[in-house]
Amino acid sequence: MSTTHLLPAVLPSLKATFKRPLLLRSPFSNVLTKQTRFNFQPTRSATGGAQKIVKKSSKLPQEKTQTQSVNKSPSVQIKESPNRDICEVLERLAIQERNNGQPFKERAYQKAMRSIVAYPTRLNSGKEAQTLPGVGDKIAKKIDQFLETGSVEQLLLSKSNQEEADLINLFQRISGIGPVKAKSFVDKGYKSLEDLAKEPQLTHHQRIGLKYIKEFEEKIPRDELERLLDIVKKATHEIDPRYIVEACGSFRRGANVSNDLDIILTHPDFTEVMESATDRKKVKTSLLMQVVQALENCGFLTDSISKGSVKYMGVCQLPKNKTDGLCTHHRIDLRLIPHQNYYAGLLAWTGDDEHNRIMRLRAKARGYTLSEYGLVRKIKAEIGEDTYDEKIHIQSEEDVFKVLDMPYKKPHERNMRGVVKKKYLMHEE
DNA sequence: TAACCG
DNA sequence: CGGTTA
Ligand SMILES: [Mn+2]
Ligand SMILES: [Mn+2]
Repeated sequence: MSTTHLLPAVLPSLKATFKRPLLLRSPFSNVLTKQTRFNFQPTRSATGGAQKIVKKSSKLPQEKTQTQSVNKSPSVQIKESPNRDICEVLERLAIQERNNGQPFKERAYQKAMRSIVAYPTRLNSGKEAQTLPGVGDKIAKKIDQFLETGSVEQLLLSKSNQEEADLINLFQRISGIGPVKAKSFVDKGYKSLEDLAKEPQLTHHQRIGLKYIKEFEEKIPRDELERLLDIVKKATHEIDPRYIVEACGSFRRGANVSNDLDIILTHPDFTEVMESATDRKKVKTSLLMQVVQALENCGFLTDSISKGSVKYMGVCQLPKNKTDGLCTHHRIDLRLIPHQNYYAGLLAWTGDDEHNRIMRLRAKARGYTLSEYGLVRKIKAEIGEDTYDEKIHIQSEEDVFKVLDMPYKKPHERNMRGVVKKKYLMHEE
């Protein structure tokens, strides 16, 4: 029967899923504003390809590979067999089990298939097939089901396995949804973004992520970042010119386009050695929040994802433009760093993440801990079991490289992601 | 804990 | 890797 459409290629099917939610008339037209309509670029693979799926694939090895792994089966002389259709069904079942990580079941189907291929006459039942080596109870049942209904339930379901994987990937493109929540939402039965928007348990972060799923995937040209940065700097210095405001992230690494805007702030009043803890807390809290408030008031910040005393995550937008109207919403992160840790903060927030990991691993191997709060040496006390923290004074980014005995790298040389090997750490003691 | 930041 | 936020 219709054993024909053996495994639709994975790529087109992904495309289809991503496109589907486009302009689906939903009861959400009031919730979903015009720019918010869920339509998608058909899964970009562009340079850096740093979108949700890819982005998080630093952990996951990326779900694909099903396309290639799928057809290495020992298709013998199926063509000649009077039971060709049955064999094809068994082959597909074998492939499905392999894709499910069930190598023993895969083998069982392959073995059964081989003996059926060798069988000279048409099989009329599963029972008849069971006389052959490698065909047991379970497989006989599948054959019966196929002969009676023209299909096997398990195979029909496997199609929806693929669709489930696509949905999980789609949901993971929403900021605030990771692998765990994506799976749980799919398990709950959500089938589209419009659907998911109804989930009452969505966090505020996830709602923002859903609202801007398309805009957040848009690359930001460097000159737009420059204008956004200018607004932040002006607003901040209007509050207090003693703020230091610097853009970090990929912008500081010289990228022509970025995914978001990362800014670190510091202020001479925010240091670790301040009179009272309560005083420090007050200053710490207000120093960042004052800036956030000003930027909210002028309409620059349109949504907030999280507001802490030292880290703000939100959404920003250039003011309405005469020529092309409303501008795209972008993610923005503000980070307040204690004044004396400014260079460690700059280093950490310039990244990239891989470069940070490398430096931190190196620091650790040499008995230090490196973070945005500085370089700290763990020293064991000569007598007890105690350890002291010796804070290394850092006057520049270069100081950190020096202490760790690494060659200095300018920001634009710190792009380690996607670099194949890099003999940087090489061997460690 | 999950997700996020570099 | 080492950190913040909810
Ligand atoms: Mn960034
Ligand atoms: Mn960021």
